[in-house]
Amino acid sequence: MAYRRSPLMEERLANNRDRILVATRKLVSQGGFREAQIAAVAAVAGVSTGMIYRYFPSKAELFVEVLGAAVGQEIDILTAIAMGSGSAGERLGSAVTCFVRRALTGPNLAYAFIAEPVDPEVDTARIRYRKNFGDVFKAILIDGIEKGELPDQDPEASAACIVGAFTEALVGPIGPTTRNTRDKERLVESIRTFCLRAVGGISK
Amino acid sequence: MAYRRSPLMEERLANNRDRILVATRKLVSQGGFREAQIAAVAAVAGVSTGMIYRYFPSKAELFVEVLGAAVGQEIDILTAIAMGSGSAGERLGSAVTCFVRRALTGPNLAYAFIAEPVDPEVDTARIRYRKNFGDVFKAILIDGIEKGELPDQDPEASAACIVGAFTEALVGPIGPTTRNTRDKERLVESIRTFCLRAVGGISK
DNA sequence: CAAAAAAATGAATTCAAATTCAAAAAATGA
DNA sequence: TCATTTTTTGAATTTGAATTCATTTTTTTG
Repeated sequence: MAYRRSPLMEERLANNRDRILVATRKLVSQGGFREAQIAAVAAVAGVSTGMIYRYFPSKAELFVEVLGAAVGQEIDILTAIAMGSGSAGERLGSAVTCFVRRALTGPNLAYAFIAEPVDPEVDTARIRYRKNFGDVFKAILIDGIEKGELPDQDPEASAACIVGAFTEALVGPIGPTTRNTRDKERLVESIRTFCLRAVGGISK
Repeated sequence: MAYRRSPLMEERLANNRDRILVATRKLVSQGGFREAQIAAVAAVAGVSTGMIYRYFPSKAELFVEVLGAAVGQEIDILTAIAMGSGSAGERLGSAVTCFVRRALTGPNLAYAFIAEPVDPEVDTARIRYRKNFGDVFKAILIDGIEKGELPDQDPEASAACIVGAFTEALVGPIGPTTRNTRDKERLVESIRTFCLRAVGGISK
């Protein structure tokens, strides 16, 4: 018996894993998945390329985990809004507004999530994560329909439509262009109104 | 002076080009861009791989042309509806319905257009084509707003939202799953209602 | 028909980035 | 300290499909 992982080592391992994740996220948010090549990730994380394969079975899985963490954070925020107080319409409006604003703030990460070409394995995960977003909206819709605040509709389809709507409306704007605050807020408001009306949350 | 293209040769060349395009389209509609590898396209078209490079500078440009042709056809159909008679709401509803129905009929081509991972060059074209779709809807919206049939709104943003909405609502359904007609029509109706309400084209 | 030009072929090459793995370095416990 | 095991390294390998190009075939015209 000549070797047993010490707590110190244990910590270092966890640290390495984390450094790799952080480095990947940083690169993705700067230049998309495109720029987050294994060699680049290794360089930023300060480890060798081989190291990365000690912690992640493949680049795709690394990406999926990074995407998942980023998405998880957003979902948490949206879920808090969804379960908060206010009418279904109000909560829906807040959730959309919140997501769109955040996406416009960190454009590249949003682009990576929404539109960047990726290999099929990552793409499959992306579709799943989009579905997760949809579920948050679906919950609000079901609640609103039950309480009679919203007209009857297929909450599944409407939720998908909402996710698609703000997503697409963001694709152009989240390119490398820098937009001023006024334009951004106008866009946010346009998308919010669109989604609210769409589900019958605005009378007019 | 020892060679001049005869009309017959001219025709054969055009024919080859066309065969390649048709073969590509066929493969894409069967198994997406993924399956439309140069070797496969050549085999289906009954030519050598080298031939393809005589007619198209690269695989990406071949794909862009195929995508463009497919999109062009859809755009023509939608444009006809957009310029037809009826209120803005009616035309919008018809256009959405028409597109969604067609996408559900030729699922793989729709998937390739909407969601399949592709290389950046093709993706750039895809975004441009989506914008073209948006323009059709934008025209209807502007018309409706001018005539007072629709409430004031940013037609650019709303058009993007519409394209995104039906697109996303289709991503799940256009997978390899076979759906029955009733489900399909229900989905079509859900999306139509969503989009119509969204732009204020339905009072309730 | 023969020479010249173009078109077509498909095996060989290319390419770029992911992945591997033999060797080196570091950590552990006796 | 030393033998053993784990961790780390990064240059070399792999991969798999796109692309090329020397060769062959076909077409054209005198």
